[in-house]
Amino acid sequence: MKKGTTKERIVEEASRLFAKKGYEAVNVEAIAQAVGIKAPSLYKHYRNKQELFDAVVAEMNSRYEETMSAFQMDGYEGEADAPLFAEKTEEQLVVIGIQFFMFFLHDDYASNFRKLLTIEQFQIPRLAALFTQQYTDKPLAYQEKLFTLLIEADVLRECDPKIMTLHFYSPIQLLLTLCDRQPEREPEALRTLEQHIRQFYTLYQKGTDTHE
Amino acid sequence: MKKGTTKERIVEEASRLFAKKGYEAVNVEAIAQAVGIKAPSLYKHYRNKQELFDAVVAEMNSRYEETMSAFQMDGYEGEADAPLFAEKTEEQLVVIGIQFFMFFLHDDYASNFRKLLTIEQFQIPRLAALFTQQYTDKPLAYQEKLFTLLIEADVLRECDPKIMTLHFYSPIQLLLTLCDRQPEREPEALRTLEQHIRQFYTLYQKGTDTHE
DNA sequence: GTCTATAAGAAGATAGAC
DNA sequence: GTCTATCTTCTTATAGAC
Repeated sequence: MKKGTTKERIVEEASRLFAKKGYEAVNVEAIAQAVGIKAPSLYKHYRNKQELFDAVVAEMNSRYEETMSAFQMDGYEGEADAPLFAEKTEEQLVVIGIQFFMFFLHDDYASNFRKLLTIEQFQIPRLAALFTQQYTDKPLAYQEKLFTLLIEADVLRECDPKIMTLHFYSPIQLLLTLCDRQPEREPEALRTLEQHIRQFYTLYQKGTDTHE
Repeated sequence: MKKGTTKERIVEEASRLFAKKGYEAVNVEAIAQAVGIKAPSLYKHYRNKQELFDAVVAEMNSRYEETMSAFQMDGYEGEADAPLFAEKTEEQLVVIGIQFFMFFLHDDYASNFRKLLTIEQFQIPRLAALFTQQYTDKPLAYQEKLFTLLIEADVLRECDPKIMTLHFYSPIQLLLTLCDRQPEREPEALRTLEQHIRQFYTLYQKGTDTHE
């Protein structure tokens, strides 16, 4: 017996399996076996496979939101951090970018949630919306606030902060999904990530400006 | 009866279904029904479901490569186009970016191939590698050649062309996958796409340069 | 709450007539 | 090459003992 109640362990193992193989390819017996019980016992905790799947999505989303809160990426206003960035902005961006990248790549729940949404996004419209919200809209909204502050603080050049944010975030997302697919390319992705952030900063830093 | 041999029609309908629902969720009867035959008849054309799936992937990849050839994005060297870009580079980039985007978003085979690889990438290592090759490595390699020429032609600033290419391409990929998930956001994505390319050009254009 | 036994149905695949 | 009939296996889910 491992830690947690059986019901918790079921969600945990189901999360791993659904994220790896998708809803259809996972059978209830495999989940039960991973937990160490027989399939019929599982029906004492969840009425059916679909309800278990819904519980998995709810649990993953809940954990993901907690994580985002820890990263201050949910409703974060960001005013407090701006002064920190006035100096050494480039190094700060590199550190933040790599930390963000490494955490989301290697955290089990974040990784499984991302894979599950990737696999099932075209099946269930609700998951498509959830995917966009959690992996596009929210991160972009958070970063945009930060960059807007850095523009106001004259650290970054004046331009559309929404696009600036897209330029910062989308390469990170591309590299993250690359590593999800092919973990063996992580070292290369990390090097590219750092180069990306440094070149991003060079392009967007204030002072050595263009007009336009 | 629609056009094409039965065998061709089977791959065609199977492509649509596999791309929409994934391998496991599609049953052979559904494919047969879409073609207008009974399931057992299908086994006269393909030995089993897996062989049909392999044929679908092969066919999609083949068509995709033809498409890329048409876009001169496979082994394209690009020397011929560089002069065109010396003038009106920004507008050219916008037109090319939007054309590329619209084609790959709406072309049935390109769209289905992308969705299929997205759904099945974690199941079959070969598909993961194929996904990266077709939707990351190849487009980046193609664009990098073009941008390298534009740097040499003093149209774009001197910097790492690999990262410059990543900055151009990754927002396009993000917006493309966004529209795959939520087609209703296409108008917004198109506006963002154009803004992205214009801001990309502003950042990278030569002349109004920084030192670094 | 867990088990064994089992129902009920779905899905892949084959046999053989036409 | 397409059909109907059928086989076999897998899978979800339930019944009921412990």
